[in-house]
Order: sequence, then structure tokens, then C-alpha cells
Amino acid sequence: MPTKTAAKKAPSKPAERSERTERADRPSGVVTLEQVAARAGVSPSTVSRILNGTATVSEVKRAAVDEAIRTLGFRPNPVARGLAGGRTMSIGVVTQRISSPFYGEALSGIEVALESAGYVPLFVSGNWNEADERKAIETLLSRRVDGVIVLAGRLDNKELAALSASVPMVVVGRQLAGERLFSFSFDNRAGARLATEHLISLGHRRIALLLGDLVHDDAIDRQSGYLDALAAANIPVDPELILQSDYTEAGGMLAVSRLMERDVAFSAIFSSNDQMAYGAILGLARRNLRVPDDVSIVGFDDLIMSRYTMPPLTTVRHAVYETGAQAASAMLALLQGEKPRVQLAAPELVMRESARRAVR
Amino acid sequence: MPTKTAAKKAPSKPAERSERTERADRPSGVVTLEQVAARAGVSPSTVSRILNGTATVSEVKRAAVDEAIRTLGFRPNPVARGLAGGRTMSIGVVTQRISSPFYGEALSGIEVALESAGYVPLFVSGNWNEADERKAIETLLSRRVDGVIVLAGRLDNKELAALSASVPMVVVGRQLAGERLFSFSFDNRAGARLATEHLISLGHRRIALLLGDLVHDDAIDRQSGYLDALAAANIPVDPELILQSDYTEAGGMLAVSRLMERDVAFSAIFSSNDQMAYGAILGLARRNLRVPDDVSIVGFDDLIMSRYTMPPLTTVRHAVYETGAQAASAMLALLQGEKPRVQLAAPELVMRESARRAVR
DNA sequence: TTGTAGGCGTTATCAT
DNA sequence: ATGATAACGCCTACAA
Repeated sequence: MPTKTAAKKAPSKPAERSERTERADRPSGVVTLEQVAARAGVSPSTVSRILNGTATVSEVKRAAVDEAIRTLGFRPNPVARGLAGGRTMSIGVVTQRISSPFYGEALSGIEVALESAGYVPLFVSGNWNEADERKAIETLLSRRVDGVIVLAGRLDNKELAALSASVPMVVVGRQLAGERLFSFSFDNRAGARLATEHLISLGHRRIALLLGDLVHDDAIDRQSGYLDALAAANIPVDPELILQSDYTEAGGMLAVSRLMERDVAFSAIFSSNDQMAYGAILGLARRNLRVPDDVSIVGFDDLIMSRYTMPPLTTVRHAVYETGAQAASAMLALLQGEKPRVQLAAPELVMRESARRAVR
Repeated sequence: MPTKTAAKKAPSKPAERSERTERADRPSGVVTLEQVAARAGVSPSTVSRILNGTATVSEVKRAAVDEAIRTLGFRPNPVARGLAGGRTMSIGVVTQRISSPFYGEALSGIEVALESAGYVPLFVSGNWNEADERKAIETLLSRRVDGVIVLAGRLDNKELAALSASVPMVVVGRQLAGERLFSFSFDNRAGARLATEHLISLGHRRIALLLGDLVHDDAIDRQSGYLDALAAANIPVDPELILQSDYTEAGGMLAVSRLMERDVAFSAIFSSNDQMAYGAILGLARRNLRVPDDVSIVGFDDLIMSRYTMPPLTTVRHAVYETGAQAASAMLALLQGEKPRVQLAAPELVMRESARRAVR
């Protein structure tokens, strides 16, 4: 290292400069498309074309540009792209609560599926309430996202369809159609029927049902599946056994309390989502009822945690992560002008230890 | 100034809005700053100034502009703002796995805290691996985020500090300093000590420890807390009782298996996070060991789910949501040029039902 | 205090 | 096929 003492008048700057220049060759700072063009000896437009595959370019120039991009470490600026009328390369995702174990899985799937295409998700929470949800979409639109994925939600179909006029949309958990709108949902009804039938096959006939908020289609469908199964087995429906709840652990626990207060007989519970089942198990324990010894219980969704509850939960596999990934793929297809097609797995019962044969 | 390009068709003024929007290429509610300026009879720069509080503006004009903004429903375009060198009004957040019950809570806190300031979070997952994390930050930077919040992660301090030269950063779960860099972390050591001391106070002396990956400071600190407690109680450390794991449910379950295979006596387990505790409870059950009858267990983090496990988990409250909110506030302060100051709650033991007095 | 002009990095529209 | 040259919507010197 050159000592300062000798550097009284000696220009120490040149040394510094050269050192910096040396480093500047590395792909560190902000490299613009224009710089790439300069290095490749072509016009910015050409670089842009190559980047977007907008037009055919001679092999020679393409190679030169590719080289320049690589050595310069150029990465197109999504912000500028967005402004120029191009895409922002970001997809808005309307979820309800980002920290929910259910939505979390879906978001994860979306993130991964989008990443490979260079898109970034913008997550906003609707907090299970219409106003927030509307505002969330508003935010997304002002951010000029290239598309919006809506997971469930409370906005009515008409509103969503209208929105799809300004952005391509993918709606999960609803059935609605439109030009730039695609929707799909898991077969909740079949899944719920599966769960209930399992309980019936184990000899249960007094099966309580824990319901989610019926403003949601999936909650309704799961109820239908339950009713289907009872009807098929000629088991009369007892309204006393049907509990309205909210898909949360606390709600599940509360529902069990209400059920017990009704003082009706039951030997099993179909909880229409896993989270309520967790609460229900605890609620039963509080009344000295063991699962599955005294009461059998089947959930719905097969969250990660369901393998680790005590006892591990028998439930319906929902493949939430995959659902998210499919939603993302569908959006990508939409953006490509293609017709999305999703291949969703059929509901499947995952037998663990929370349900057993009815005694007697 | 009619700088319209030589349009092929008649310049259709968007004054009349058609009810049946057939053209999906133009978002409907796009009002520009320029339009606001025109309506208010001022120049665009004046509007901009009012928006950003950049300069003092006469009350008359301000009122006119405010009115124009309101009636036109103008919302500044963050994309354009970002390009113009202004802020993008978005904050990058590096998490490890968006679907983790732990990180999910933190993200939720960040989202809410940021929202009130008009910022939007951009979540990217590092997947517990250095390369992905680096790439995640890369993505964030190319998106021109105004700041980056890093939750734990594997990047080394030096790298983070260097990064903070280009963006203000808030790092949670690390201790490092810098001009535009702020970090803070929960007192993991004290928390772990609390948990262990609780077990000791219940008469346990053979206490197993389930550890997270020691590349993370928090895992190390929690181990230290455990050791502190033992030392203070004059209980010798038995390496056989210390299990290296990974903070997952599966890892916790596996750790218990390994522990049992070692065939050493133990009456309690301090699991350094709740997720491992869930797995441990199941693992113990598989060996016919009941919690807390046969083995007491204390967790760490107090995730929502810990209230609903069987039995409900005694654990250390971590206030993850608040931590996220604090990180966001700190970032906001940094952006404001202020010095962030966080007020993190001290660790606190939450006594539930997974730990009880040791039988002898 | 307020307006004018230039620029941010890309894409799109013209010519050539 | 390729290159100028406008936009895109906003911010910010620089003027006035």
C-alpha cells in the first residue's frame, strides 16, 4: 500500500480511478439498455427487439448483443418497461390474510410459478372484507400490474367481471367467465362428500358439521357435499348438528362449545376446514372428550400442520400449493393470449388418526 | 399542446365513457398529473410540488389542485414516479419461505405498517439458501425498491452492509451497523433462558435441547440461553441431550427419534421453536410418551397454532407480527432520514399445558 | 411562488 | 432488418 506520507503532492486520485474503472466492468451497477447497444454497436431499438423477440434480427447482431448483455450484466429495468407501456412484469395477488396457513401455501405456489417467467407477485390482503378487497385491487391497478389473481374473496362476480375489462384476471374458488377472465376451483363438494362418506363408512350416523362463512362458495359447496353424503346413506339431516363458523381455530373451538350446549348426540364431526378442526379437538378435550376415542373428526385442506396435530388429522387433500401454482400458470397463459387450462387434482381422502370406527 | 401523433383514426376524446367497454387495452380510470394541472389551471410542476410537499405553494392554487385531484380521482402513478428517479413506493422484503407460519406473521405486520404510509411490500423468498437470497435481493434492486427489509437470512453481514450502500436496509435478527442500515433483534438468549429456567423451576434437571440450524444467530442465542440457565442452576451440560435440528416440524419429530435412540434419561425438552415442538410432541406420542405426563416441553415463538395443540404449548412469546411492524416502521424512519428506534417487547413466558412439575 | 424544459430506461412508431 | 425519434407520467433543476 502506498503510504500517505509520500503522497503529499503525488496524485493519489489516478490510482483510485483506475481501480474503480476496473471494477466497473463487473456487472454491479445499473447498466442500461443504451449501454448494451453502444457496446454491441447497434441501436437501442435493436436491443429491445432482441429482448422481446419483437422482430427478426440478424444472427451477427444478436450474438453481439447477447455478448454485451452478458458481459455487462444487463438486466432490463421493469420500472421503465412499465412506463413505456410495456409490462411491469408483476402480477397482483389478492389474498385475505397473508399469514394464514391456508393462503400462505397458495401464495408460495404462486411465487414459484411466477418466478420462472420473470414475474413478481404483489400480495395485498383483503382481510375478509369487501372494502379492503376493493381497495387492494385499486392499489394493484395503480401499480399497473399486468394481471390480477384473486383468491376467493367477497367481491361479487359482477364486479370482478367488470374489473377484468382493465386487467386480465384469474379467480380461484369461483365460477365466472369472461374474455380476459379465467376461473377455476377445487371440487369442494366432492371433497366434502368424501370426508362425510368416510365417517359414515366407519359407522357414524350422528355427524356434526362445522361450516365456514356461507358468503363463500367453497363453504356452501362443502356443506352440499356433506348433505349429499347423508342423503346417499339415507341419514336424516339434523339442523342441530350443523354449526355455522368461520374457518378459524377459535371458531372451531367455539362451535364445539355451542354443539355441546345443544345437548344433542353425535359421534363424529366433519370440520369443513383443518383450522377449525384443530380448535374443535381442543374444544372437545376441554369437555373431556378424546379424539378419536370419543369423537371422530375429519378435516378439509390437509394443511402441513395436520400431520402433526394430536392425533394427526384425517382430512381431504386440497393441494393448496399446487392450486396457487396453477393459478399463476393460468395467468401466464392469459398474458400470452393463450387459453388457460388447469389440471387440478381430484379431492382425495388422507386417512390419519382422528377418525375411527364408531363404537357399538 | 396537441402533440398527438398522426393518428390513423379520429382523435377520440375519452370524455364520453361507454357503458359497454369492449376495448380491454386501456385501463379505465387513468388520470394523469397533467390532467390535474390542466383542470386546476396550474403547471404540472406545481401539482407535483403539492403532492410531494417539495415547496410552498399559494393557498389558492393548492385548493384548486386539491379539488382537481379529488374530482378527477387522480392517483399518482408509482411506476412513472419510480422512473423519474423518485420513489417507487415499494419496499422489498426478503423472507425465507412466505408460507412459513413464523414468517407469515412477520410479513403480515410489515404489510399493515407499510400500508398506512402508502408503501407496498414486495416479498421474495430466500428459501434458506444463500444463492436464492442473493438473487432475491437482486430482483428487488432491479425493481428499484426504496428500501429492503431482510428477515434473518444467510447472507453474511459484510455483504448486507455493502448492499446498504445502494438501498436503505433494515435487518431483523442480526446485529450490524451502518449509515443507511438498521438492525435489531429479539432477545432470543433471554427468552431461551426463561424457557429453560421454567423447566428447571418445575424440577427438571435432564432437559433436552432441540436446536435450529446454527448458521443463524437466533439459533445460537437460544442455545446460549439454555446454557445460561443450566449454568445458573449448576446443572451439568450433557451433550447427549443436545439435538441439532432445523426449526421444522419434521425436524422436531426426527430429533426426538434420535434422542430416544441415544437412550439417555430426560424428563423435559426445550424446543427452540414452536414448530419443532409440534413435531416433538408427535414423536414422543409415537414412543408412547405423553406430554406433559411423561415429558414436559416448552417451545419458543408462540405461534398462533400453539394455543391449539394438544396439549396447548407452553412457550416464549415472541410477538412476531409486532416485530414485522417494527421493522417496517424502522424502514419508514430510515426513508424519512430519521433515526429508527424500535421498542421490542421483552421475552415473556406463556404458560399453558405442555410443561408440568417433574415427577420423581 | 410558479412555469419551462430536460430526463429517467424502454417500447413503439415511424422511416430508411 | 435497422435506426431515429417520439411517447410513457412524473420529478427536478433552472429560469422567470
